[in-house]
Amino acid sequence: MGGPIESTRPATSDRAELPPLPGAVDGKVVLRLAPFPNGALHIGNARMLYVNDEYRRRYRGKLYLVFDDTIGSEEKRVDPAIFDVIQNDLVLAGVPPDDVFYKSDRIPRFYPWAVRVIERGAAYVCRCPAELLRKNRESGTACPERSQSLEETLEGWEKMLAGAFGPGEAVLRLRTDLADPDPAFRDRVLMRISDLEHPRVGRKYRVWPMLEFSWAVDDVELGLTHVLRGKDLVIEDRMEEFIWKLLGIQGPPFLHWGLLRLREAKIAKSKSFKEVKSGVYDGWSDPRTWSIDSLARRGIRAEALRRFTLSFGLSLSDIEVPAETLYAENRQLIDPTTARRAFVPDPVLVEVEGAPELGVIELPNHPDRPELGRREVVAAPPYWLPRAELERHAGEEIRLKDLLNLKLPLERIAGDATRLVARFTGRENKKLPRIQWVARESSIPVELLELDGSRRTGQGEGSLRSSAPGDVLQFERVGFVRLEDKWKPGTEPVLACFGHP
RNA sequence: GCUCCCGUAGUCUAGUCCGGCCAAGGAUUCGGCGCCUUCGACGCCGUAACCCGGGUUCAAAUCCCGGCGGGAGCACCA
Repeated sequence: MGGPIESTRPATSDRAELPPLPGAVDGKVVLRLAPFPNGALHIGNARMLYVNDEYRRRYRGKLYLVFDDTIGSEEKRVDPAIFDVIQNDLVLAGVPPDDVFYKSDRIPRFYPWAVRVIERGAAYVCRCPAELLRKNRESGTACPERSQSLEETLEGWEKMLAGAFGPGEAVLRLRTDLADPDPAFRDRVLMRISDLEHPRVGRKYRVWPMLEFSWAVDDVELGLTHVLRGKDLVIEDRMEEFIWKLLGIQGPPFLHWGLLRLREAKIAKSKSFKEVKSGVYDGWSDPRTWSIDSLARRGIRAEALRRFTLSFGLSLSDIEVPAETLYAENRQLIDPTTARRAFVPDPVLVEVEGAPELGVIELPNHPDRPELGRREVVAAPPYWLPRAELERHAGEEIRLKDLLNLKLPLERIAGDATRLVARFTGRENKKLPRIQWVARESSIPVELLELDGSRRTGQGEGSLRSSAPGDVLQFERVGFVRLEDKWKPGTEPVLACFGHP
């Protein structure tokens, strides 16, 4: 007896597991999400969300949302409306944070740290124009300020805080090594001066930390045990570690993953931002943004996004995945419980000569799941049929799915034709092209929002009248759709958003 | 140009740290068949990969060297 020894190979039929977190202690893990608040979360942020959340679950730890809302730049401004949008996105994504922090609330905390770094003799106040600073960095040239004494630096720092310098006139720089092989790492800026108005704290502060420095501080102050982030931020690791070493601090370890892009969604957040603001897009939930919100609108479940994202593990390769992979994940989740309905896009009215009276028939809600029940459908000509199919099968015999066969006239359908007469050929279930149909008698207009933002109009079966906003359905031979939240039952047309094939 | 990272089938991934059970597993896609009523699901079958060249070794996807290819960073942005 006993099971055969199949193979010692790891059972990879199950979903790939993320590797264990180094040094993680159950119940003690503290992680963070740090999106820049300039746009809704989108598919590119999903990896950050679910990898962090997965570890939080596994180790029963904490996950903080930390808004990286330092002052930014002219080009990269914080959008105050986005704070709520992001929090809402996290709820939609099924990744609620345990606590929320704003960097802009923490600015004074960075000042003493700056002093600590200065007192180690590892920083100086540089008054070079940005241009020159960059040039010197590239060539590895030291500017005169680099050799200033500790006292001079402290004095300069105090002057920065006191407002003696205008924006761009002075920065606090870390003294790394001008000969560092990585030019990007030479004497990076820690703190700078900005007069821009911050949406949350206004002009309360003039001296702002750079991202890396703020994290060197907050990853310690917030008690993070592990920092998980995209590998585009690896230089931040070095910076943080450099500062910790300088101050004799043991900081959390870093883990990374590569860039994840959806082939269909190469859009930049900034572009979406523009289109959302200008009203070209229908808000952040416009399918063209590929935001988390827009995916929810399309009936793509958070669980599908989670599985999709985690399937890539912590791989460091930069990848580009077709959306079809995400759709497959979602289909697996929703197909077994999703009711089928008829929807005829770009419909043409077709009379059927010699058709028997059928009245009202019953059809199953799902072809393989009788437990999902049945619905009543009126089966009486004339029928709405999809124009594209009528054109493709002109002169041929076709079958109205689940109903009857008919022969289409040979004539070509004029572009604006609205009526056609076909001939009944029988009810026998023959192997014929099958198309969806809706009897005019009980049809209801439907407007389907497509992924490119366009709207397709058509006729849906009468049973849609008893559907509710938020329902996910399959329009047979069209795809999975979700009825729009803004649709009010009892009104026409029914509003639906296309999900995926 | 400099720095770092990556390179397994069409796509993604497991395996690479600790060489042999990997003539390479899974998912998805694609093709065929079935389920006689979907361009969906399900079932079966099939196609298909270790970037290249050297080296070490009885043995290399796995270790070493050298190429090539791809990505990211080189902001007083995040």
